[in-house]
Amino acid sequence: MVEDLTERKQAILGIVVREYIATARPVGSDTICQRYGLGVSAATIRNEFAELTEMGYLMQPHTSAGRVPTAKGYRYFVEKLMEESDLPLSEQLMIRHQFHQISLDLDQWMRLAAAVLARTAQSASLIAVPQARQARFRHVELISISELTGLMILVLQDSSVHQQMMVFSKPVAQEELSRVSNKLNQQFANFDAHQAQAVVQATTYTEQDALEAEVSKRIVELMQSHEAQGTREIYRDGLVHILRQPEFIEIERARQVLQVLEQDNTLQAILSEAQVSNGIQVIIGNESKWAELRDCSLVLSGYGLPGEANGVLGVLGPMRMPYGRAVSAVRYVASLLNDLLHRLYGE
Amino acid sequence: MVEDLTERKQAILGIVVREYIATARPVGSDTICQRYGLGVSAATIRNEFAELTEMGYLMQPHTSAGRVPTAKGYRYFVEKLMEESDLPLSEQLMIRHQFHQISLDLDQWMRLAAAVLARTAQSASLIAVPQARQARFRHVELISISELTGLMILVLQDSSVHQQMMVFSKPVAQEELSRVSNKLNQQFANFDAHQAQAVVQATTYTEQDALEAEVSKRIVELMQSHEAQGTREIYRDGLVHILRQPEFIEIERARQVLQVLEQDNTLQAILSEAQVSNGIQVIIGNESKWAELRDCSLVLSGYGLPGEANGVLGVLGPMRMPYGRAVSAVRYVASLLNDLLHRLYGE
DNA sequence: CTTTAGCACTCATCTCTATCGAGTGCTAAA
DNA sequence: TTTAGCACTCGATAGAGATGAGTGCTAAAG
Repeated sequence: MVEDLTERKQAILGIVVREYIATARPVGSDTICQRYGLGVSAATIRNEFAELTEMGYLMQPHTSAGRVPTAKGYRYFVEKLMEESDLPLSEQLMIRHQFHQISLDLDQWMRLAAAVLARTAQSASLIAVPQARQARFRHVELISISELTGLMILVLQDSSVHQQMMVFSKPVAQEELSRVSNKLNQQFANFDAHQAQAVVQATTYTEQDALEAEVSKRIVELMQSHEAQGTREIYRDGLVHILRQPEFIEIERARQVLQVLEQDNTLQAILSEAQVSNGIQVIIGNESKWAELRDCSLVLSGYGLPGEANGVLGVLGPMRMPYGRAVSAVRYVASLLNDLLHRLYGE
Repeated sequence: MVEDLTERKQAILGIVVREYIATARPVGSDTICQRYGLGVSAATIRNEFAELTEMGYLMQPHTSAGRVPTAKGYRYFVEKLMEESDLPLSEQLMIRHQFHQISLDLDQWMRLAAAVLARTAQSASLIAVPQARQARFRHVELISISELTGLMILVLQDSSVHQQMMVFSKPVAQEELSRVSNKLNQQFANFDAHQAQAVVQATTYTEQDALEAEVSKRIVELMQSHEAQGTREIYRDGLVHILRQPEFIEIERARQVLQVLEQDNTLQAILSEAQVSNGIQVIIGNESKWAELRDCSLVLSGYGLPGEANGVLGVLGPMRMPYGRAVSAVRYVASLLNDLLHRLYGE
């Protein structure tokens, strides 16, 4: 997919991309000549421009403007030209320090990670919590709230905690709740959603077992919905950065993007489509199948415990995104979360 | 604070406010004459304009433009002129129906409520979860994740569920965890943060009790932080509506507001300042002490179980907000949540 | 004292025009 | 293949009217 370009074309394309990312205005042949001595004249650059435009790497907004990279141009840049550096060590340390200052709470980690990512990449950040592909029962707890209501807390193997209120048809005491939860804890131990469902279907509940039946049903439902796409919680931050980008001065575009960012389900679909199994994935403009993101780029990475609980995180910004920095930021935060998760859940 | 105005001044002010809210453009004397027959000429209206301007209810953007309500004008409108209607019954039913379709889960309720509020009031919505002023212990559960890690789940009297990971310095079995949690459940039963802390301070833990000591400490910490302001989770929705408002075509303003809306802690401060104990509170423009919201209005309402768990919800939009509709929407959603919460937690 | 017609005045907005200049594409020579 | 030269394009910027909505004031009428 990525052809070969002559050395000089590469150099020129690289300059255009970098310059455009930095200044947000079309890059002219003179600019390149003066600011970057390439040893050739502006006319030569223009000839190259013409060819690069022909080949689809560059485009010009109007007949008499400089050149701007196309999605294909950015793609070539990301693939071949971009120098990938790590985040500066000082920054790494600062971030790591922040993580060690907060308590061992997944929710807090996610918030912090989203904030850090947004700040570091100066764009909107997205994080989908790591989640096992298969739900596996670990523990259930029933807590009496009032005579007629109770709280069910379900913990799955991936340490996700699910809670749900229950309304009873007749008064139920805490002892009864404890009895049922104890029983179910043994019955469902380590079961996946299928197994649990099988048990429920195989059991004939008498009228006395109404509570047990209800709780079992709820557990199976929760496990199934946990396995379904579209239920992962998503953390976001840095939406304001979007509005700072000159490509979004026309409010209408900004609104489109913000709309996507605000809607949980679209975002879930986008993130779960990402093929982030191995390392970082960059999605540039129209490469995405979502029309609303035609002007945007995504830098995504998977993280979590391979095979056990996979999460996705990344940043979203205009196509004119500082890819180098974004990639380093995303990679660092992903590896940091990997560390933290491993320390907690890994053996 | 709210003076009396002559009938005619009231009528004129009302027209200006309504017309400006509807059209977003300054209202001229002719417009009023033609569109609303008041039986007087434009010149008379102009005289009244002049006085209303003098009194601070109206202002003009430029010397030769129509009039626009000031914050004081809106205030008068909200206080005296606005006809408060309930939400149309069909809408009420639709909303209620949506709530009954989802499961009994506070998180889901909050999400839905935020979505409904945003859609109904066509503006950004905010919801702070109901939370007891005093944390009161209800239940703790310790679940082994691996040999060296565990999950602590703490349930408080207001049914809030808090989780935290724990890392042990030496392997701990589930039996030991259960033993400790059982003990603490008895020891802390119904205690508030102070009492729990007192117990912890009064106890001398031997080396064998390291786990118990650690867990107790964590519980006290969690309870204290639960009582502190600034830890309430906030649900938001409809941020895009902000960008639809003509007052925010200049991106810079939109960014300021979005910044506030995105930052949890500022928002928490704003919401917790609101005096929403009894009914609806409308904060108009500069009445708010937050400079960033000088151009915005808030319509807030308290909800929850009085004295037990108080939440705040409301909408945020430009000063030029359809107050009538916003108030009805906020009031309806608040009462709906009250119903739901009562049914669950009330006796 | 209040209302109103009349009128001059203000000022944002729109349109038209001219100018500017960055940047191009092409041609012909090196 | 490279480069100097040059005409050309076209967006951006600025100024000049023209427009018109809306005002404030005055003086007369009710």
